[in-house]
Amino acid sequence: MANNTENKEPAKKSNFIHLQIEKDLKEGKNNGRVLTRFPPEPNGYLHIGHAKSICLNFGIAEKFGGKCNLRFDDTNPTKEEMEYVESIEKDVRWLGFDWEDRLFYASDYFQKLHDFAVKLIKEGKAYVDDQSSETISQQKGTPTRPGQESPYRNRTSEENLDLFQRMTAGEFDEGSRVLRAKIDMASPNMHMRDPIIYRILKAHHHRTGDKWCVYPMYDFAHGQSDYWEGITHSICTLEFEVHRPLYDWFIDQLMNSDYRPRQIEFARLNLTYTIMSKRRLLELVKDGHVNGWDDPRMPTITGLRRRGYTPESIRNFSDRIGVTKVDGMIDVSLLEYSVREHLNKTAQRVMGVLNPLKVIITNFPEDQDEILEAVNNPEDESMGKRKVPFSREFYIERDDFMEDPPRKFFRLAPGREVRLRYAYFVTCTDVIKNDKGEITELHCTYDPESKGGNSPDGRKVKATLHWVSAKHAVKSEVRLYDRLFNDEDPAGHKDFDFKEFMNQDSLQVLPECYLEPFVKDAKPLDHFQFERLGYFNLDYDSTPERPVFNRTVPLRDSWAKAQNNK
RNA sequence: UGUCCUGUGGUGUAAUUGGCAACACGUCUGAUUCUGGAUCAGAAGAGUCCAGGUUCGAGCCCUGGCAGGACAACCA
Repeated sequence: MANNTENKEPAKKSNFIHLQIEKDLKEGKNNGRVLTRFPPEPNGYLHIGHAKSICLNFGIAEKFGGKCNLRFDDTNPTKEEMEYVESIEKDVRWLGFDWEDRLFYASDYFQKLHDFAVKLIKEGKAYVDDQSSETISQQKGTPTRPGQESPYRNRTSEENLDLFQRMTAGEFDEGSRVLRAKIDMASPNMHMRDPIIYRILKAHHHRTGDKWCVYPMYDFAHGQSDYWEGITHSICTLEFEVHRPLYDWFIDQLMNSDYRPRQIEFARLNLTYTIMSKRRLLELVKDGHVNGWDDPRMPTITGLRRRGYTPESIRNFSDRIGVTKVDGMIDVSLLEYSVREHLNKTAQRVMGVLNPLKVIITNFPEDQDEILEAVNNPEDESMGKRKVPFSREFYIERDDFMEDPPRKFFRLAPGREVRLRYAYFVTCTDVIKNDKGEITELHCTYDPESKGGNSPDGRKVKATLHWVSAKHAVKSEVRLYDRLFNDEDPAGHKDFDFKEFMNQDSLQVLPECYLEPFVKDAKPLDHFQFERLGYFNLDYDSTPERPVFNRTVPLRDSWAKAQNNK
């Protein structure tokens, strides 16, 4: 019986943000409405850290009967591109979330933002500063020392208005002037020291084209976008915590009812042996250290998808790691556990030999083929069975044979009998070597009585080996991936560039692997378990003549672990 | 010598208005098995950063320390 409840996702774990929202709801805030948003900047591909945020924001909407918007934070045309917009939409959908008709862009609000800036100017709360960025930066002071006021701080609103209109009209060069909010140059919070809210950028914007010469800064665009969309809970990462007073300051200037969006910060995801900054990921892509954003070694959503991760496994992972304000580091093995868990229940089993060693059964009829029956997934009977061809010559894994086996090695060895999965018991009789003493072939005998994998006399064998009939084998390329970095925290070393910790052996290509014929019908991204080895999926690079498989993650292997611990 | 945030087993998270620190991953046993997988059963592992205080009772409250992180882009 198939157990349909097994694939159901467990109830979402609660977290401190849920608690705060419950409290807000109880207090009757925002008329009981809950609206969140996922606000990526389209300047790179989404990664597993974004997945955490996506699951959090859409998860909150789901839990509290609200909605979640997708909003592109596209206020910097020099870094943003349509390619990224498209990839982000695709990735969010693939993860299983739907923003319905609520797709927004900060650029939707450029006019309103500009109007708002004009309002601040008229109220004497914003001014045009003609100084260079260096000067402004110097006047800003340091975290421990207050800043100084700009000489342009007290211009009349008429003059400010005129200057800002001319900035908008493109009269001035980039960098020559900015619009600043007039708050407090002595504030202990750096972000309140007259933050820049508009800068001149004569760049082509992916949506508004050449319409604008001035663009709002993040702080000036984000909260206001939240406000205009009616966002109730604006969830962002810890580094924006110090921005919150500024977020609130702008909202204060805007508010005209009881409604107010609230910013709540949580700790971004850090994974061991992984980098999670778009800047660094871009560097890996641009400098060719990986083969693009969707390289299966990348922690990007597109990379994980290509690697063979499933949306369910990523969602489960997100739920398992929880949400807090503690800046921690999650072990990648937890991510791997999550895919294994899902794929174990869902992946089609198949046999494949990665490092082939030929075996000939000397007492098996020369031209005889047999068709054996194999279970598609022992965890899910409803997936049925399949036929697997068997013949006199086949391949086994080189690792499954040892000429001089140590005590705890259960697999094939001279004179030893093992089971070929779903096939026969075989006993190794001869080891054939070449001039160099390398093993090239094994001779075995088989017990015809053990067809299917069990001997009528009830005798036991200690190992079951996977195999692929030589004449029926589908020759494939298999790509094995290892972690991209050797260091737990590659970006955490002040004196070393993260690239110095790159694992030179993170990609291993095996050009000659043999798989059972069943895989011939596979489509890109189809998941398989190669029995006893791991989970694999078909790569986009496959051709009908030459399938290419990626190893998503190996199976847990207590034998290999015992060897490593020696 | 500022502001803000954080500090619970190896890792990540829990702990109703204070009530003998729970769960997951990992680790280690054992059972079972035609995947050395999966599954099942069990064990070890923290006394909650430190020091005081309030209380019958504190991981939760108070005081003072200590440690770590964020903030000085015309990035987000």
